[in-house]
Amino acid sequence: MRKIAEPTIRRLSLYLRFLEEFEGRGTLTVSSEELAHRGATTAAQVRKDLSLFGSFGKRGLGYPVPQLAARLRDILGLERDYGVAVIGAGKVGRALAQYGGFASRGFRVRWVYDAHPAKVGMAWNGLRVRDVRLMRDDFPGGAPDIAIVATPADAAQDVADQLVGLGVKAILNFAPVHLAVPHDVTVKNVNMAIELEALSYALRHR
Amino acid sequence: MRKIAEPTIRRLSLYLRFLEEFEGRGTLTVSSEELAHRGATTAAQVRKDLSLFGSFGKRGLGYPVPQLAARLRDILGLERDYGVAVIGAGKVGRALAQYGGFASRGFRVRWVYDAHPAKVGMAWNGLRVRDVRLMRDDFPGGAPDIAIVATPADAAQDVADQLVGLGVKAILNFAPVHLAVPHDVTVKNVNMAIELEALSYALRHR
DNA sequence: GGATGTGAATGTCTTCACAGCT
DNA sequence: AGCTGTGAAGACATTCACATCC
Repeated sequence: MRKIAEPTIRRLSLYLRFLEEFEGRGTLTVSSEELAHRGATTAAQVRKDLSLFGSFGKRGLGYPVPQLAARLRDILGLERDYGVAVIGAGKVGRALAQYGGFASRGFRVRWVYDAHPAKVGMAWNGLRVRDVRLMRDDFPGGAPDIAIVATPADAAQDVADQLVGLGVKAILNFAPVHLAVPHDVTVKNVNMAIELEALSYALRHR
Repeated sequence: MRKIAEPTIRRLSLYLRFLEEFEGRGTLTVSSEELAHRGATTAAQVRKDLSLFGSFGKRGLGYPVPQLAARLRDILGLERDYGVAVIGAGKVGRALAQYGGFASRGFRVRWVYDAHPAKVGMAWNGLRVRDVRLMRDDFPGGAPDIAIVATPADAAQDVADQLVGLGVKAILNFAPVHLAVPHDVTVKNVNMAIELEALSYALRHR
């Protein structure tokens, strides 16, 4: 079952969201057709994606909603909680720290750091912003599961290096730079500038 | 020169960022090798991407930094300004509206809307939050160039429909749902839940 | 009957490797 | 000599189409 492609993983995450909707409505089975309709893909794609992890559907019937949802949560590793540290208490960091939507899926923001003295000490939703220089000593018993880098571009690589040093293995990067990290560390980038420029390109070429 | 692939566009945006760094430092030429090193790609990829738009480098030398930067800005459509409307004045909408980074690249947030009475009327950086129900009548002289949907999931499709009705052709969607729009409207999605779940998957499968 | 599961075909993107300019 | 530009090869991802099973 090794080596699942990145696009597949991202679709699984989408499927799970739809399944949870169906779950809430008490629907018991769902076809690949229905799952595809609400996502941005095709029935064949849904079946191929799911078949990579085993046969979960019943021919002639569809997929059992609660079982499939549970299986996807298991595959994606969502049955547990993750401790999340946010580095950078600017606009983005603040929105992330205060946003409640992640918590419901097990991503719990437990730490917020910033380098700026004016920010350090502020409390958001009972979460205190700590000096980033203290970060090194804050995790004697193991690093955060996930770190979110929301610093200015010029500080991001530095912060990433420190996180790697702490033993962080997963980074969500909002800074508009490519982070160089060892092979065993996973980085996902969220880069709004790229998205806007891709829109700009699309507007121009029609 | 038709039909450039999406991944290529996104890399062009990255290249441009690096070129602007080099520009700032007064560097006159840059090799595909150097451009690749700072991005997350290879020299061959850089050359292939750039060659899709013509021959801009000099063999044995590299690419002329200012010219290439100008050409990329032109290709991406960044020589002009875009009027941006943000729909949804929650955490994300607020961060977006207040974030100054976009303005420097020509994306100017000029309107912010929300459906919640408590939010309507607030002013952020001199920008007043307006009632989303008034949106329809706010653009007699043409729609915003780009709309950013930062509403809760259950309102997003509704808002998208209205935006399409206004004539908006480019949408950046932060709501965790797939937006159905006509073919001539471009949507880019930013979905932090997917990114986090992809990280979760990576953490679990090592 | 109806929908899955899957090899085979197709399409898309990346990498290779080298001829060709400067 | 050095580095680009590009056809060809290879890897990867999606779609098709149909046998298979409930």
